[in-house]
Amino acid sequence: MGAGKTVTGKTVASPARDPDRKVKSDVTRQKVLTAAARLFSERGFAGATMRDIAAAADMRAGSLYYHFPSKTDLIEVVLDHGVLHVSTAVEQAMAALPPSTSCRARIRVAIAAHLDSILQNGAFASLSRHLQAQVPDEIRRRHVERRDAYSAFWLDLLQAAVDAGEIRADLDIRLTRTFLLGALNAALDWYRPDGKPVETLAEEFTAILGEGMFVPVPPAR
Amino acid sequence: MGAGKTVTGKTVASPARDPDRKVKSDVTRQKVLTAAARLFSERGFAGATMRDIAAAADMRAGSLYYHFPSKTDLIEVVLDHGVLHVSTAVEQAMAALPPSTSCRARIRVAIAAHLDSILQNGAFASLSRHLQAQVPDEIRRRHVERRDAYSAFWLDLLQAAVDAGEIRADLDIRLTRTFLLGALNAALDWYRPDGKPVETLAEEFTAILGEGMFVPVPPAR
DNA sequence: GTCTATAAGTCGATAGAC
DNA sequence: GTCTATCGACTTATAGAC
Repeated sequence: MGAGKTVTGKTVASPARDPDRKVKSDVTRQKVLTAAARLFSERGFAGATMRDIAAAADMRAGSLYYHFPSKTDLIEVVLDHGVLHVSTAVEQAMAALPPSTSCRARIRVAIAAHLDSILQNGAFASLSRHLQAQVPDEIRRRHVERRDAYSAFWLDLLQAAVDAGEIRADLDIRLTRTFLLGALNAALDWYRPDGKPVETLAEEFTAILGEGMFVPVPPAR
Repeated sequence: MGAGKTVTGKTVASPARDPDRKVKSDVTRQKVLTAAARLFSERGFAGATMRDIAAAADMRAGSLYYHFPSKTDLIEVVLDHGVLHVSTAVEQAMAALPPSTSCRARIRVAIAAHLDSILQNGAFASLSRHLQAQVPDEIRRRHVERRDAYSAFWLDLLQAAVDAGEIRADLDIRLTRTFLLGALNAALDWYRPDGKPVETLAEEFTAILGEGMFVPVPPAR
């Protein structure tokens, strides 16, 4: 697993020989990223200091600059790590489905995968929501591009369902997509691990979104 | 209008005499609050400096301390101003409905009022979502209490609909409430004034949430 | 790779003139 | 009520020892 994985930021040439080379550096790097994700999401971009982040990763502030050239570069990597994790998880869940799977079922699976991924990786995922606006302009611009790519996947998924006649054709699917993702991501703000398991949550979300909360009234005939 | 309105924070005794007294101070105070809301939501709590906020209100940093004892006090007022505005707007919209109004219609109206209020007051409203986590512990604790009070209104509204048989009884209404508010508040992240008018948005949101996005399948009979 | 020490700048907040 | 001037603490980032 992950033997030749490309970590955002540094471009690693090839993992060909020496299976254990430069692993030590990557372990530290990952520890810094995890600490940074937590502190950025708790205190904001300006509020989380390099000293805080270093301390949370058992280091001193100066040492961070061996791994990341600046605070700005650090948060860009953390930010992208978040969307990358979610989109990868959802893509894999979709790829595992048999080709004959209905659009309804695909949407159910995508909701569950998205929810599972963001809740399991809370700090990284919530960054994009909570302090996307706080980072320098260029960082934000690039991040939004990467986010939009994932968002496009959902639009395709919903459009396919409309074409298959499984979603009501009178809906604005762009709006539906935004509404759906907004509702799912909001779970980051309130979900606590001691509550319902994520699978249950995904089922109930799909039920509300799919069938609606009102009791159906038969079209007066 | 608003002659005797109670501004959060300072307790104003009575507006009895002198209709123009101490109005000058309140105008400045309001200008500071508006500037602070915008900058806090753009840059976070730590990222928006007192110098920035003062400049946006055409003042110098030192002058802010005549109106607010500290940066912490300032953001608490801004934060509360946000939820107060929304809950007031929704309460008024509900109060204007005839007593015979169905639960469905009440929910529709509440959604429209909530959406209208947060979108018209974006900077104030988004604070609670985006940097609630960045403020000192005690400020956050107090703010969450005020937020919960508004949230309780929605639970009552949904519960009444269940009792009236207008919402499917198999739903977890606490979860439904959270889901609904999450989806509505997410509009703060993407809504642009040049898009659909808020009324249209509210109708489509209610349609998705109320009737669901899937085309109904008749229960195989 | 990580440390210490420090440069150069900014922060919140206060004091006192006007 | 708003200003200027300033204090002390804290910030990102760098330099060089180990």
